[in-house]
Amino acid sequence: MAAAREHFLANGYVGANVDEIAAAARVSKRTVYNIYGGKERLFTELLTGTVAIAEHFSRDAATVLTETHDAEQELRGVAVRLARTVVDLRIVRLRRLLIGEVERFPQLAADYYKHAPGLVMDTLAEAMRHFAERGVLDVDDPALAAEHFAFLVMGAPLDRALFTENDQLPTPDEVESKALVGVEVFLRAYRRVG
Amino acid sequence: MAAAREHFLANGYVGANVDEIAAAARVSKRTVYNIYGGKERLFTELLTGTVAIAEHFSRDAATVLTETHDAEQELRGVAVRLARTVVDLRIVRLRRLLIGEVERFPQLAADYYKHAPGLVMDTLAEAMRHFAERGVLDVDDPALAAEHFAFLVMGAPLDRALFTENDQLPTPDEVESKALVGVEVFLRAYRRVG
DNA sequence: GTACTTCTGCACTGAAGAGTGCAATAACTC
DNA sequence: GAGTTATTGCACTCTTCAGTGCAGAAGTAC
Repeated sequence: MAAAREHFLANGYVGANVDEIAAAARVSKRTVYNIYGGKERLFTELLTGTVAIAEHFSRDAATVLTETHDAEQELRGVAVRLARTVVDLRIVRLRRLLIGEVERFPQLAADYYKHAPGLVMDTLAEAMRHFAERGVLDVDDPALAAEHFAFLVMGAPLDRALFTENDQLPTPDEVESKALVGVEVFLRAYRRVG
Repeated sequence: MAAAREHFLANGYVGANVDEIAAAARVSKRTVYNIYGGKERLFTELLTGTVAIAEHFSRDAATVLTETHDAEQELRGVAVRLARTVVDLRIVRLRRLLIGEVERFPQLAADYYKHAPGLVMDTLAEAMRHFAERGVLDVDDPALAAEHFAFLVMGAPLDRALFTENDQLPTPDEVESKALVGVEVFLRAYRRVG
């Protein structure tokens, strides 16, 4: 239910109001209860579904073509996609909601973390391993290199966006250009020399 | 009021309950209203004070002795202090609360971000500038180098901690050792060569 | 059409919880 | 002690809100 998403994202679990959600969905409150059984079930089912969407999003963003001829250019491409993802308002608000409800719904936050950022990290780690094998990068620990790549590229805006009002988020362009600088720093540290 | 802090941190603004806060503080609810005037004022005054504490915390964590003989060792020291800060439960919970309430209290989140992480970044940027002047590091943009340092050192645990149940946070030791690896990566990218 | 299921409107309950009024009490000041 | 101020207990109002019951309307199947 898209109406529920908006209300939960805006007001949190306790602050959201089932009457308003039903009204926004132009459905009777009774129907909401017939279908979902209660506020908590509505919340968890909604979030589970939304996490699945975020998972697809992450899969797209983190895809790395490891067989490309120009690994460095490929990394720049991933960086740009990650940069755009990280200031996507839908993602930012989902993250805020899950973080705010960690103590009430720890399982939801854990699922999200495993399936969305976790997927990005796994994909990147796999790419790091490939590039190391091909002699492009000098990587000991692919998982750690993936973290370094990801946080050089999007760490600062990722963190900042969580604390920033929706209408003052950085623009994708700003984040992209910082992300590309991040890639260069990553390559300075990890490029195979000699 | 320490009792209010615990309740707001655990339940969020809407979820916290003034009767319970008063009871926990062993004070009558009437006194709470006499002193603070209302739930919202209690919340904002509490958070403002807590942000000030976080600011001191950040100041300590990010202090860099720029005149030391061994800049690299100094950076490792800062990294360890930042690593400890980032998984400090008080800080993590404060961040979660502010993030969860961004849409309701954007000003509080903005103040926190400016005074705590912002202070860390400013301090680090200043240090980067010094080390660049002394020819230790090769830094174009001190602020950006500071971001890269900070997120290489603590980016991953900073993000992860937000989504992790309180009793499953990474231990300071784990974070410290990752932080030290992060410093080495930073130095590989930024160390002045030749 | 008829039978069956689903949805709706709406009134309702019950509980939680913010905030108030006030008289009694305690604590502090001198 | 007298006077002043802060604190308390408690009953109370008012609002919000999750969740229910039910009878009727609307849709679906055949």
